[in-house]
Amino acid sequence: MEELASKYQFKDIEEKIYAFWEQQHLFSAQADENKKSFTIVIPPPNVTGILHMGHALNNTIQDILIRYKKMQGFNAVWMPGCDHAGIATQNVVERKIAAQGLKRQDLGREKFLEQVWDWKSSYGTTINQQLRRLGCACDWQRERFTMDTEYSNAVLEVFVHLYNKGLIYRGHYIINWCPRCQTALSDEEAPHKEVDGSLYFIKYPLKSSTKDYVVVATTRPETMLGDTAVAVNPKDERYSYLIGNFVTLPLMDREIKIVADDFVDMEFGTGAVKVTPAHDPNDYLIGKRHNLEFINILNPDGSLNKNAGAYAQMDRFKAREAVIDALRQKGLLLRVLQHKHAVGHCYRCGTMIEPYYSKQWFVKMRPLSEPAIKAVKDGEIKFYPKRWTKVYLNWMENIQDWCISRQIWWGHRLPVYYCRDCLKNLEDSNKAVIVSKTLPFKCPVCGSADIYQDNDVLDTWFSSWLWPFAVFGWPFNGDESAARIKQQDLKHFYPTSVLVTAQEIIFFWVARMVMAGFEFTKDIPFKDVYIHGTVRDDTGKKMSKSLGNSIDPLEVIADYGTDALRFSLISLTSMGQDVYLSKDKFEFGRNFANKIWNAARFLLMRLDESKDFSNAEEILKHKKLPLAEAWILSRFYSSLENIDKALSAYRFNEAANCLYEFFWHQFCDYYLELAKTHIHSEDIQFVLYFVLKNILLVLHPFIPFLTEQIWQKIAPNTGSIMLQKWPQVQAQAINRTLEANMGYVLEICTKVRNLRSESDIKPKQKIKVSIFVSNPYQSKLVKECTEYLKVLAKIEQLTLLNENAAPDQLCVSAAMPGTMLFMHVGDFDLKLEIKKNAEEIIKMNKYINRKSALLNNMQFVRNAPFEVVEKETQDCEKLKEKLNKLIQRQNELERAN
RNA sequence: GGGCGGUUAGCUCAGUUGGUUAGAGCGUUGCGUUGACAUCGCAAAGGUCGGAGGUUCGAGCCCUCUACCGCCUACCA
Repeated sequence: MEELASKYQFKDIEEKIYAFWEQQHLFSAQADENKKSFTIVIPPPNVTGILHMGHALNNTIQDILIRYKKMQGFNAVWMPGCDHAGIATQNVVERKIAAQGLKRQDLGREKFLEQVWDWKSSYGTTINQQLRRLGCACDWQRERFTMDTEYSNAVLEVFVHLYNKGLIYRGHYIINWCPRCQTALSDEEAPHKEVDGSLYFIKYPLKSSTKDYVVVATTRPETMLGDTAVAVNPKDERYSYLIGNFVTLPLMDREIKIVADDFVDMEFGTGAVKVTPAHDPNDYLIGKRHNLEFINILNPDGSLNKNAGAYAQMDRFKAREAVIDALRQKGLLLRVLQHKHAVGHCYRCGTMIEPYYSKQWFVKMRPLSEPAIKAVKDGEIKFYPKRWTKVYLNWMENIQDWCISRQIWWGHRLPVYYCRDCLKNLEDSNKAVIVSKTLPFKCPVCGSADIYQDNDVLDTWFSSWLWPFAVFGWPFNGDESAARIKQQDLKHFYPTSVLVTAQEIIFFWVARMVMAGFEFTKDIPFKDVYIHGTVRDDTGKKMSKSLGNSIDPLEVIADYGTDALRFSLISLTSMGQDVYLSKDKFEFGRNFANKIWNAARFLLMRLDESKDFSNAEEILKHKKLPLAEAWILSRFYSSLENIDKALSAYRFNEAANCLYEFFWHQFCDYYLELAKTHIHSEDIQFVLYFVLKNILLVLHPFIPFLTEQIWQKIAPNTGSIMLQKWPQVQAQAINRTLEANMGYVLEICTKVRNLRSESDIKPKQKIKVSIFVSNPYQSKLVKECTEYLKVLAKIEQLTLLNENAAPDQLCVSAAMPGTMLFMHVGDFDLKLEIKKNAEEIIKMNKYINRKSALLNNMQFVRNAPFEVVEKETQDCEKLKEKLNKLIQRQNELERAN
């Protein structure tokens, strides 16, 4: 056989194997009515994205599922693709042209978009290459992009549909405005962050008096320039006499009314609130209720506009200082308190957002949410772990309308047109709106051809929420035969099986997909939602590029190998818990991969090449196997059973740990060592081959590259490991008694080694051992164990004596109840033996006392299930026998001493 | 303010319906290697499961309260 390196060399090999898979089209699937489908759509990474640990975890999980299901015979497909990521991508390209001193406005819309597309085609899909490095079995021939013509068509279709249904509307509202990106954002895109601010108390002089004033408290004093009222609670007796009166707005010398509104909290601040309807969501509502003037004081870039009088053109934060200075000089600033409060920040650039009154497009969400709530409540869609159900429902049940228009260029432009003539002639500008998938020739109202398209584009998530069905070509316009194939695809692969994603996009994406699924396909988009944890650094901070605490998966792949990265990640991820990473944790996976490599290497050297192993399974089925062989097969199948169970419940770490335990500690540590003593026996050869082959199959979804590589060596001419069948649990091969007994033997083995270690007896030095049993009922069991021990004796350099040759031999308590293990006394120091024995007696006494107390507790005996009581009683008896033996032995030893 | 998660060996974490000598990996200590693997083997030491109370014959696992850490959510200016 060929010489293999003693260390697993993963470099270069992984890429070659991936190329082989791709060339063989092993990742692709076609609709086939005779097969059961298993579908995953990838959470489309941003085109600007580069692979980070979150992706690595997310995609490893998906890949495991896809490979597992494929081997199980499902028609499995994993749909890959990228999201155009409107704001994020635009920002990247803006930064790029800024290096040449250009702004997007300098280029104009068309030229700028050309640049974005150029950027996209040269760098945009880097992440797809990186997913290949991760081993992802994506069906790349089905790759989609949210700005593809076909996909864009779906987006427009959806907009028109919802508009016609009355679920999309345009209106003036307070929205979240990012002054840096200069666009509106949805509520989800402006997460609140706690900031240290100040609460300023400002005097607003009463119009009616030169001395009297009302004090208001605010965290954003510059907004006072746009104040159009002061509000107090109608129940607040302190202010009731002022309601309906006027104050003079300082710095602006504007008279503004004092109104009464229930919203005002009497306890907070002074109980009087300045009202800025155009720059605060609550004030907006107060403004509406009291018919106040809406004064916008901000430019889109966050500087103040001409409505701010002397402060026009000043940046908002500069203006804040200037306003405070001016107030202080006028003696109108009463005091300033430190104040922590939560402020929205742009999720793309981190800039503090401004509530901003403007005309935007919205989706009415309430009607869409109803079936989405029902589906989750009825269990049609299940979350793993369950607790996310509540989070989802809570958001869904309190859903707000969704602001979908963005004032950027990169994205799906709204299919909204305006007739200039109608805008001029009609009072209601909404009547001049034409919503159409294509540019209308003429205005349906007045027939004018003077028509222009809305400049805004749609929120990125307005395309992402269609992903699970739009990737299959929905709504099937265009070429008829192509459409038919796509329809078949959708029918076969949709609803998808499981969505694997992170917690932070439940609202952005998961919830909205459910709504879109029902609205446009009348069906759920997926059955299960698996929410994995967030990847954090070892201090608990979320890993992110901006914090500089991220570990680059590609670097880990370079240093440890992809398989190591994947296996380590998966082992660390228990259901939905966050993953704390540091680089050294990847040694775990690397060591395991190396162990697999070396075990395989050993077997490749020792398996008889002249044998035909191809039907090992059949041969073994009909054989009465020696105990150790039967044991390892039993262990294999019971492990497989647990792995299947774990995988079907999305308990990936459990599956991984099962594999690790079986492969390393059962197969390598024990079975291989036992097998070495009879390595040329036919039975053992077949068993070794069989276990290696099958464990490779089970390892494959987790450790795809290494398993493929070994597979090609041990089963040449069978094609890729990806094409093999997942092993079936053979229930008849599982023998729990056998496993338990072998467990005792292995514990006895540990005891022997322990004694050797403590008495400094070299592993190669022969010692004599006998098994002694006091309880005749146990003798059959012991006899069996002696059989095991004979195998063990070979590797442990033991000489087994007759079972009752007890006297002058060292006694050790063994795992099996009622069983004693003796070693020949000549091998040991007598004092050590006495000490050892004494320790054992103490321990035994402790156990017995505990058990006796339990059994003397009548309430236990009365209330506990019969089996439990029975078991405890037996255990106690056995312990007592053992103790007696120990005491007897101790007496003998002491006499001899 | 509301909600959620965590608190188990020196470190990082498992622990599936409560059953009675609580597990793993890393680290530590001792021993070991002329051929599968030092990215290795063998053995050992080390937790009473954040704190308090409760339910139960029995609780790391259920309930209540509490402390600390983290996350999400919210219109207190």
